[in-house]
Amino acid sequence: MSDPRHPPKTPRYVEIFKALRKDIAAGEFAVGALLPSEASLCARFNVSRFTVREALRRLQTDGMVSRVQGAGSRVLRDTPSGIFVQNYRSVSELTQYAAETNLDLLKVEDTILDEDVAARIGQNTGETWVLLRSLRRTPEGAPLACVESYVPHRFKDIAPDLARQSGPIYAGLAKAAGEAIDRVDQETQALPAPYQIADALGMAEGAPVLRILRRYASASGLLIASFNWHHGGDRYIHRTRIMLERE
Amino acid sequence: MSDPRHPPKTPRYVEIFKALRKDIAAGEFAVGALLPSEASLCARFNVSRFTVREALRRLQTDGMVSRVQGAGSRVLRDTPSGIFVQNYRSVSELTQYAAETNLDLLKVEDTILDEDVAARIGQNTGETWVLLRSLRRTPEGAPLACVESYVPHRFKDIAPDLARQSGPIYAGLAKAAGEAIDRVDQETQALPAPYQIADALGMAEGAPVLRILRRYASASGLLIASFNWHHGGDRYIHRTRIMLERE
DNA sequence: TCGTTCGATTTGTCCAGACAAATTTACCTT
DNA sequence: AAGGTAAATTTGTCTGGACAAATCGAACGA
Repeated sequence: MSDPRHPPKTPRYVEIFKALRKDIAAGEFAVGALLPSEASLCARFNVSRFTVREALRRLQTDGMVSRVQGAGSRVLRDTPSGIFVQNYRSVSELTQYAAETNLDLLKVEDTILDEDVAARIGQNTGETWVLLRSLRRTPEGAPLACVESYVPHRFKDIAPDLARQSGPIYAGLAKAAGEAIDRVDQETQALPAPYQIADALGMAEGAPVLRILRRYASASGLLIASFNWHHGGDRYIHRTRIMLERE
Repeated sequence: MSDPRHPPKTPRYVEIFKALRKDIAAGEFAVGALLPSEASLCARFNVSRFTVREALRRLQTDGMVSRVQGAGSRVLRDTPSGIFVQNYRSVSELTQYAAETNLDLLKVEDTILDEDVAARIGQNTGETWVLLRSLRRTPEGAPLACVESYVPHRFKDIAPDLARQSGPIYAGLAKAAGEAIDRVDQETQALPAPYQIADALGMAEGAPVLRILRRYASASGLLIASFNWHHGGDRYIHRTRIMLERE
């Protein structure tokens, strides 16, 4: 998207945010200790208070710093806090989420729909689809979720775009649905974790997980079905199977 | 905590945030439409751009508005977006969370520890504790979680304070632990939902849920054990059983 | 010893302005 | 009609300043 010869300039407050995060991780500012005051950080980085506060706000959002009026900013953790698990209730939400995060492509491969999945989402068993496995990150690089997307094989040539951008296909979907799509039903099952899921979540194979199937529909029929696998811990898998109706 | 004769002044940007949210909910600004530009909002509310941007930032955080440089602010939803589910990995995090949210007391009653719970958290079966059921909300009023806290009976007289403030007891705990506490272990079980949980979550009794037990310990021994019940949907129950070591 | 008062420190709120960067619109050219 | 360019619009980044509100600690007094 952005011209590699003119890499996007990172804002000053992001640099400061990263510098402070690095200092915290390195033990420069210990957990439980106070950070330097905003004023002294202004002096150290030679920026205005606005810029420092914007950086501190990010540390706070990541759960690494607590800020109390009159008392200062205290280091809570030396790594970003637990992963947020959010449920998306409309394509708009999913689009927004995609627009605000990054996606690193881990794997692209052909796959054959198994019986269970095909039956649940109304496709034919044995169809060849494309599997994209990627890692979704915040703009700051913190891992958010492992995403496995199934795309009809005819869209295979746009896979690299999907990997780099990920926004367009959701945006296209949203536009195709005229934003008039919403969840119609949801189904939860408690299952022992399949080995792929267990591996991605870093848990023992067969440990209990929940699998939630959601079907989103528009006036013209089924548009998206997504599987979310998760346990109660810190990590989370969001498996999205994307289906496009013929236009 | 705050003198009722001098109610805490709400910041201007919160008022503007609420006003805009109300307008959106009322259909004044339709989903999919553009909001007025920051400049015109400044004129309408007679405030600086900083204040308007702070209000818009909140709308964005709630998932109601998308903001794109050069293109304007667009309404994504007319209600706040899905509930966040976050896992707390230290008392500090829980304290931070408690400090940033409000708690409405729904119920206070004596209760007797059942065998299962008592065994897991290392207390005696049959002990009488106090059960507080409350609803945790964001500062803006959006429901976050249903919380059931078990408190030793000798703390019953501070229950009203717990209900209104909720911060102090967590803060006290954190201070007692010298901030040097962290999670030591976690255990997940898949269970059919007990009727109280099913009722609170609005699901069928016996539907699959996960129950996660976390034990937090300090150098001086067990301090907190918490049960989190949840399914994969939008709602979430955080049951915290609080135990205080003799000081 | 305990509680109070007061001042210093620190973050929260808010203003007015400036320029950058991205998008949209209008217009012009072909 | 199509495409490309420039201007207008809109949000992003950032400065410098001001005062308010909350906290903390030291000095003080009962």
